[in-house]
Amino acid sequence: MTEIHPEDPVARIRRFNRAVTREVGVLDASFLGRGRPLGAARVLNAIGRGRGEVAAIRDYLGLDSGLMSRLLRGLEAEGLVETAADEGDARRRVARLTPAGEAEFAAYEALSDSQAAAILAAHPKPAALLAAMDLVASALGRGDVTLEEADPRTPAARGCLEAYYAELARRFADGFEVSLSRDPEATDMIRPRGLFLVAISDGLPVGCAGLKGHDDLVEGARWGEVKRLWVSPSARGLGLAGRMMARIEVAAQELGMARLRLDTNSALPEAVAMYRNAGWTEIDRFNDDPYPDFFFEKLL
Amino acid sequence: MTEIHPEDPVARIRRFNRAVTREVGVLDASFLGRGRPLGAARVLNAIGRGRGEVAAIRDYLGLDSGLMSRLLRGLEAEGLVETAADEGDARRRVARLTPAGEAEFAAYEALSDSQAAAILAAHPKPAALLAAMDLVASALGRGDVTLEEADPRTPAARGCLEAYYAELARRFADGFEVSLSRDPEATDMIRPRGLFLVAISDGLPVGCAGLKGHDDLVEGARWGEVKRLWVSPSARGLGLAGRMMARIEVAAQELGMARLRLDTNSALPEAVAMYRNAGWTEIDRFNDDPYPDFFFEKLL
DNA sequence: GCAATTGTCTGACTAAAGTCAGGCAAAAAT
DNA sequence: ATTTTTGCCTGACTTTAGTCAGACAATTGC
Repeated sequence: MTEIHPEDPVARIRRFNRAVTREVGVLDASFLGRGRPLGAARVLNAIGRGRGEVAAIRDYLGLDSGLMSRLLRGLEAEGLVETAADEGDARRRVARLTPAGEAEFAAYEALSDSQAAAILAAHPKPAALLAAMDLVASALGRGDVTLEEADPRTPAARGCLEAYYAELARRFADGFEVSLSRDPEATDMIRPRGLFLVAISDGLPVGCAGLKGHDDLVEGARWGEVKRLWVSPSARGLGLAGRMMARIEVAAQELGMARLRLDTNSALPEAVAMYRNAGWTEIDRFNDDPYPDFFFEKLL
Repeated sequence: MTEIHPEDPVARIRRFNRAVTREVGVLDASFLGRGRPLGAARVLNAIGRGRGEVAAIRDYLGLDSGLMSRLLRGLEAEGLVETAADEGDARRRVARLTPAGEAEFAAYEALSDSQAAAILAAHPKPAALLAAMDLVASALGRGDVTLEEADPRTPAARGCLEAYYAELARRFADGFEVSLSRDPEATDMIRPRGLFLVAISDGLPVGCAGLKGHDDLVEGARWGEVKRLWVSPSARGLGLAGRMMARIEVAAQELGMARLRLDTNSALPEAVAMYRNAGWTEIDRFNDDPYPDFFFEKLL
């Protein structure tokens, strides 16, 4: 067996790849063990996971249209799937699970869950394992983070906000308590008044940013405030903050805002540096929130 | 797309699996792109990686003996591999790469290396990524850690020892300097005087332990000292320390020792706790090393 | 209204992977 | 010395995955 010197990072990655390659067979053994070939199982799972349009499945799984058609036919013959023409465009077909298909999908899900739970239960430090998996997954799936508008009261948004508050509490010398801060009303961060973005990487929320609309005018024009900009540690360095800010700037213009402002704190030096680099100028305090000590503005 | 609540660890693992499943195809694309089917490429790589016996390859890759035979024959026809009967048991066959096979194997290795390097280069925090990959790989490949006897001067052993010294320097309030400590002679930790173990997980050294033989007798019998017991952070909690200690105890008996001793430090509470739980009893100081403040003994 | 395009399906392939039943020689057991 | 077992090989399969050319209907562009 070749030996890997600890100082050789390339070799370490390759070791990781080998471990994962071998293990993924086991991890995805849920796809096997139910007497169905991998291809059919993958299609069944894609449908169960909410992908209905045949074209979307084909694209997601990277299948040829002929093969796709045949796999679908096989699942139909088994009575697990029904297809119907898309209303609106009868060339497209939409697949749906039958009750038997739902049951089969649930069986795959249960298998997969129990395997994941077994790995977790066997590990002495599940939290560290999860954090490491998140980081690796984010690094591997780097391009796949999507930004979605969401109500800040949805679970995904709340999860991000709570992680954000927890991080502030950790990093501010005197802690952080939301109720003492100027916490924006959710409705101020929903169109048409504002906006709330959640960054999603393969289903997991990994960041958020809010745009709060204000009613008063500054120099005769509407303005907005950037709030709750946060990126999960597992997804830092991928340029997510920049992407979210860009989306917010575009949206702010759509909403008729001429000016953006934000406040932040010197205990978050990477944030301060980012604002400076992104064309924000430091201004005087514009609110009475007790926590911030840096104030920025950007004209659109 | 299903949303994953951050508090649901099972869902997070499954997300990781998906990310990895999809990516592993890419990671192992080195196996493709050279005009050879996956099966043949895997066999070629297994041989290049030092697995010679046909049975061992078959076992490692999980192949049927008929299929294995055919793949081997294909590689022979390409002039990449030669097989010969095992000396000693002419039923077994041993495969070896020809020079052309070596070149082909090297090409796979280079492809794989450059892909790994590209991932690394694209990541903002390579060290964190590597640590996370190590941890995940150790968790997934948990059963696969092998203990090997090694000369403490080999690179794998030196890597572990340096990591061990660095950790002591970090954890002792006043640092740690090997030259001030009672550093055993390498020959005292080699049979027949002693023993040095390195724990290897898929090629990466993840732990070590030494048994130093002493010449003086205690109560009329030979004794040994356990030194340099260390487990990499990425592999902690897998019970490796216990496995290494068990191996050392067996070896100590083989070497005619009736008693084991060791010293440690209260700055390493998990080590102290482990010794207590493993049947060691605290004794008085038995050496003049400046660093330890706890001394243990175990009768065999 | 007609041609071009799009989305799916079918038939006719190929390549790869895997299974199974023996065959044969070497080694081990009796 | 014989039987049995072991390790590998071969031939004759099957299944899965994947490709390609064309058929066909619905839709879009002009």
